[in-house]
Amino acid sequence: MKIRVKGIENQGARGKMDLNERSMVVLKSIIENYIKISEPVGSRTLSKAIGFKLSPATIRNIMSDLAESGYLIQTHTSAGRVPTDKAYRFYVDSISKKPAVPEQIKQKLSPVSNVQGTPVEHILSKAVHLLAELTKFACVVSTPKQSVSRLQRIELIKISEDRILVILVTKAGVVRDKIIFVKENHSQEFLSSVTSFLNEEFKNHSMQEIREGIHQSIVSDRHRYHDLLAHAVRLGKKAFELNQPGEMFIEGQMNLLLDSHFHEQSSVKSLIDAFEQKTAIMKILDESMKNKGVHIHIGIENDYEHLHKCSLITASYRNKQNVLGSIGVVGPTSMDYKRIISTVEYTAKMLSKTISEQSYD
Amino acid sequence: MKIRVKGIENQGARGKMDLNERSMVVLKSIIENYIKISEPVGSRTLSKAIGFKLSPATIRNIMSDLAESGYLIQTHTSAGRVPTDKAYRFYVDSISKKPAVPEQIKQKLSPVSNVQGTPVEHILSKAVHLLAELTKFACVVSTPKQSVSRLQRIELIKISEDRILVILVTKAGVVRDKIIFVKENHSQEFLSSVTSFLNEEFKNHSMQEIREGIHQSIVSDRHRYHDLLAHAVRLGKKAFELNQPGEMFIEGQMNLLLDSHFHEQSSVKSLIDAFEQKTAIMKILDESMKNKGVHIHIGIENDYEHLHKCSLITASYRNKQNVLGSIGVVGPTSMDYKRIISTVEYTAKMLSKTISEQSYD
DNA sequence: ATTAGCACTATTCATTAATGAGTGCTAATA
DNA sequence: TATTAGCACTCATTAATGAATAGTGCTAAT
Repeated sequence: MKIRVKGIENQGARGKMDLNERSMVVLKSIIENYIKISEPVGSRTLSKAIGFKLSPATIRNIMSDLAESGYLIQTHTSAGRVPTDKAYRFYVDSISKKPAVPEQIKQKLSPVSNVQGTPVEHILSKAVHLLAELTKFACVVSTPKQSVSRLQRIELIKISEDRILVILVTKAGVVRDKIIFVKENHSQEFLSSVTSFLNEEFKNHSMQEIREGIHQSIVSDRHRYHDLLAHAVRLGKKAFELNQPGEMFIEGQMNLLLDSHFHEQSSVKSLIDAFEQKTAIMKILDESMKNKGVHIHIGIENDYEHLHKCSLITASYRNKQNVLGSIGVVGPTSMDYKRIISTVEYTAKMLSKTISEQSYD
Repeated sequence: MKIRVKGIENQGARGKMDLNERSMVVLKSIIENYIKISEPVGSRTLSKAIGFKLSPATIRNIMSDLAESGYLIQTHTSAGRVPTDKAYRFYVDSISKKPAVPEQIKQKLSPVSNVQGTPVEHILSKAVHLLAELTKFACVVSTPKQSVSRLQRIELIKISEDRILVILVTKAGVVRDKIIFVKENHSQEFLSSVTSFLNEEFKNHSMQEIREGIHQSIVSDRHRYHDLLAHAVRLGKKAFELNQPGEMFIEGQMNLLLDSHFHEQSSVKSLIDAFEQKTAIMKILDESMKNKGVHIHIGIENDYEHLHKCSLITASYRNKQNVLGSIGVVGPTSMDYKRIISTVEYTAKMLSKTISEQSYD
């Protein structure tokens, strides 16, 4: 064992875990280099990168320490060092000021706000498409959660003798349609009364509330709507039943193949699986709705094993009232975090803005 | 030049172009072998495959002829032979009786009919997902063309002072929504009159007809609806404006990566492009709506260069009244045509059945 | 504390040789 | 006359070898 500054001393209040100032500089430099070049970085290269302020030999010592603390690994004895997930976590946490979003990116994302008046799904798919184009990774976006959004309007339209078209418009501007089958042949007039009753009763309530409270609410009003009662309960229940398990749009999966990291490793298959059964990614998106800001999941931090070689950057989008869903990027752990983070954040912001403008709050 | 049966003689009425009976058997066998094994097939292998009825030497002669006629190629001098696109075309054309769809496949596709009552888009996405799972290739489906489908019902719903939600329900059971912005603050009552006017006037007309004829039709009726006229024209025009450029769902792109053919070649990049700018595939799907039955595009037959290494198998789906869209498989030229063709055909049939049942004709 | 120098290690790349699958041609055969 | 056996030849694939290279770790000098 050598006697060497292990970084545990001399770090002060600002210190990052067990790293001293100099180690941190070196580590960041390694990470940035690796992100750019995608190849193990050696002491000589690094010495050059930081302007020869430290000799390769010194850097080797530091690197050795960093490797010992789990920030770097070597693929083999005589190879340069590669950052670990722990290193990326450190790096991401150490980003204090996010870089401004380049004008170029802003411009490329501007079409998102040009699709107003179209269904929310279109806006989402436009956004996720552009995000994939910009980041060159796979991107995902979850459609607005039905349960949290509040009712703006419901319509019941008679389609045929035994079918009624239910249209739910939420405050978020999302329109959901659904056909329900009924045994009785209701007249359109009757449906209209049920419609206006349901609207009066439930406007501004969240879908969840409505589903939970529909029976009580109607029953308590029984004196006013006695003839409607039985049917309204029945229709209402059916109409508000959750039928959408929560969808997700994916774009740019293929981009990942061009990325050298996935190409060489056999992790391609893992990714295929991950996208195949979307549940894992969906879960991460859902999770991301719980807190504000950008969320970052680096490699092994992901619960789902197939995502261990990936990082996910997600951010939620919302209207004025509610968080609706989230949008994110799935890429290699060695992605350019600064750029991706700010791009995702900006995209989410644009999305929120556009959707808010056509919300009804 | 050898004096050898070139197959031009001795073929009779049933003959396939310049091939005699025996060459055809050999060719088919080569193709089927290659489809299964994905490796150049040599004379020895083939002799075995057809039960040693012909010696390797004889087969070599035949193969040589087939190569000369453009049905086979060699990747290099001492390699086995590989079928060309011309060979696949011959093979496909020579399939007389399609194999029955295996029970197993029928069963796996049965969920398609279990999603009745959900929006058509859900049915489509379910179908394309299952098809991808079954075929292990990339699958696509186009959403129903708006223009050909006929109006079942239109609803105008006042959402806010300057916004009206337009809902179009087509006979096919497709629901489209769209928000239009207006300057005047119309009352809901007024909208209701416009609504019932538009419904009366245009029910059962195709969207195309409506868009083309909306002005004339209303003008000719001016005496009855003079007060509605100006606004109805305005609203109607906006409402029926085509806003959907025709969408397409894609599933299982990743499957193609696992296929040995795409893995080895650098054609991956081509495919990425093909799926990126979906227009080419969309065009093929559109084309496929014009005629009944299964359509097959083999490799170089595709106009779009990026698809030269692929074959597409497509079939249209419909309701009782109209052809609505098509569904298809994108795979390597060496796919198992018999299986894929019958699977696509069956899927399209299921789709048609399910959608017809919730159409309003 | 830093660095220069050197021995050491592992990858990568090009070269070579051995192997094997498959063909084409020719001569023998049924 | 059509088929087949036999053989020389070609080319891809594989493994083995060695040179070049990039990088480390350690030690001794600064």
